Amino acid sequence: MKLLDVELHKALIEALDSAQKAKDLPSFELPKEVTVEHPKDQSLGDFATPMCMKLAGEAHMNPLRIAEIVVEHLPKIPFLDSVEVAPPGFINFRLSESWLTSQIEAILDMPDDYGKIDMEEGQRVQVEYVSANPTGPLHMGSARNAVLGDVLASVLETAGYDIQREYYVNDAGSRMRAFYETLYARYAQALDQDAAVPEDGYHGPYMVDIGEEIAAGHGKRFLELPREKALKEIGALGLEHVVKEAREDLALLGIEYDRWFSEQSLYENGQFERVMGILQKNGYLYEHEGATWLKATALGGEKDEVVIRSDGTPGYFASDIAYHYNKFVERGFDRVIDVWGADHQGHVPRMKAMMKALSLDPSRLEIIIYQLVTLKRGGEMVRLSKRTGDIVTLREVLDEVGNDAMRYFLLSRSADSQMEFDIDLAKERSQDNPVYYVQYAHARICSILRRARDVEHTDGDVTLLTSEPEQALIRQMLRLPEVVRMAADLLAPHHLTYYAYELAGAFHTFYRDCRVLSSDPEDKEMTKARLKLVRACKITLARALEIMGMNAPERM
RNA sequence: GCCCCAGUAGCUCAGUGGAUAGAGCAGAGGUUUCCUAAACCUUGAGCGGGGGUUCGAUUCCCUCCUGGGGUACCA
Repeated sequence: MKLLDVELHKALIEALDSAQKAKDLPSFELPKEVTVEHPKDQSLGDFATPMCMKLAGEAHMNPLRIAEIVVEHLPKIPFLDSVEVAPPGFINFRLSESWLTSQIEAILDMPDDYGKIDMEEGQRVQVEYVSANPTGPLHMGSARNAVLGDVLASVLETAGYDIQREYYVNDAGSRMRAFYETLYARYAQALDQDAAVPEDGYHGPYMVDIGEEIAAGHGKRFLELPREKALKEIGALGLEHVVKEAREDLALLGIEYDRWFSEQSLYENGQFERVMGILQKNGYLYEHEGATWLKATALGGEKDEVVIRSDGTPGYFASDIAYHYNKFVERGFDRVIDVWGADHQGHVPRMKAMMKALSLDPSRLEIIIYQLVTLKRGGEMVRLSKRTGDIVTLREVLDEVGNDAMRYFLLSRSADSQMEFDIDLAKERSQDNPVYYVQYAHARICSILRRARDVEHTDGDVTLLTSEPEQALIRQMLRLPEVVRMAADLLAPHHLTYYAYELAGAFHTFYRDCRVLSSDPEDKEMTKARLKLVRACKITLARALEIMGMNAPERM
């Protein structure tokens, strides 16, 4: 589907060019970007550009006069009804009623694809999200990451990118060692052995459960093995358990990944060494106090970074370097988007430095930092920590609040703003969630369509739909592709929630003012036309909900 | 100290340098012989403070204040 503002943009540039060639405007460099927006006050028109005010300085002319000249040179634009100049120099565009109503048919022709656009067709983009350490159940902190990443991936897919969804399993490194040791202790305790959970281990009760599960399944077998060997085997079981649970929790949230990527796998087949070799060759590694460092300061980083510790083990940054080399070079993604919590914000500069060290364009790696969710329970702040075991799991909240409400709530704020999640309030009030307002509109339409099952309306005449609520509804429906583009451009999927809400609002208003089904034979034509309208509206609502990963219920 | 994010209505939050800054919730009042009242309609109040850039600033820059996060050979 064509985006109207893009068409207008093109037409405006053409008009400027033509006016200059005709010497109606003095010569100055044509702007590359022209703002085309919806005026706040809809009575002014459907689109507007303040372009002429910007050009006034360069052209040494009154903006109003420039606007008049531009309008004279504007090519014929088929979907427009009028083009007006307004002080102090706006150009306002109004869509034609017949074009507007004709779009209903266009939407009806693409029930599964409405909203799709072709921003960068075929560009391969990876979205990596959640990637929580596999040392325990997913908690509410990861829920925001999950929803943000998942909807962002859908938005980009809808915008025409070739998307891969990935979960990075941090199954290597020192935190895993602490996890394994904790699990070993819990396993031994389950068999009445004396064992202590290490100080920096994981003290949550879920570790007791996994320990018991392993004891029940494998008996004393691991106690008889040498400690290192037992740790390795128990660790593998624990890891499998935790990853399986994460997979199940995310599936309940409606998230399916294309790939679960193991950190450990980076250390197989010489991959890691190859990447280190490149850094070495590029001259960005040096030894200091027994450790190997990356010269990040030479690449715009804030300070140099340890890659391999003085005990010879690679740090997590080392994995990240190898991992991103794998993404860009071995798997060939054009762009990679990582979704991280604000507690990782300090890593961004070193990641950019790493890209440069690998001779990769840093702009190909985009890192979305979302502000942390602060959890409250009964008005009290809850601090989350897997190490101390004080966690609110994603699962427990999801079970109470439900998928759609959870997604809507977590999605409806921009990533940059902190959000407060009062668990008790969310459970209590989940039926007040705006998502139900949107779904209710869909269910209402389904109800109308059920009753109208036998009404043949393929010949409905959409040009009859000229009343204010009808036109307003169509205008809202037509915004979906624009919203997809904006959300994709800004990597800001929260716009979808507001859009869906406004669309539902336009429907509810229409529903009050315009009766669809009527037994009066005189209203027959209007009924047929409105049935088309509500079917197209149903498609639009369902598509918006689908992109957000929410259900579009037939009944409520 | 330094770095990142935020400060918009009583509360939770939208707001791509443009025209009169918007929703929801909470408060007040109203709407159902008729397609789902999980709906609709009416109603008050606001851009943290101070500078600057601009024809125009909630939006960009500087500074101060407040809140959150970061600042490890943890991840």
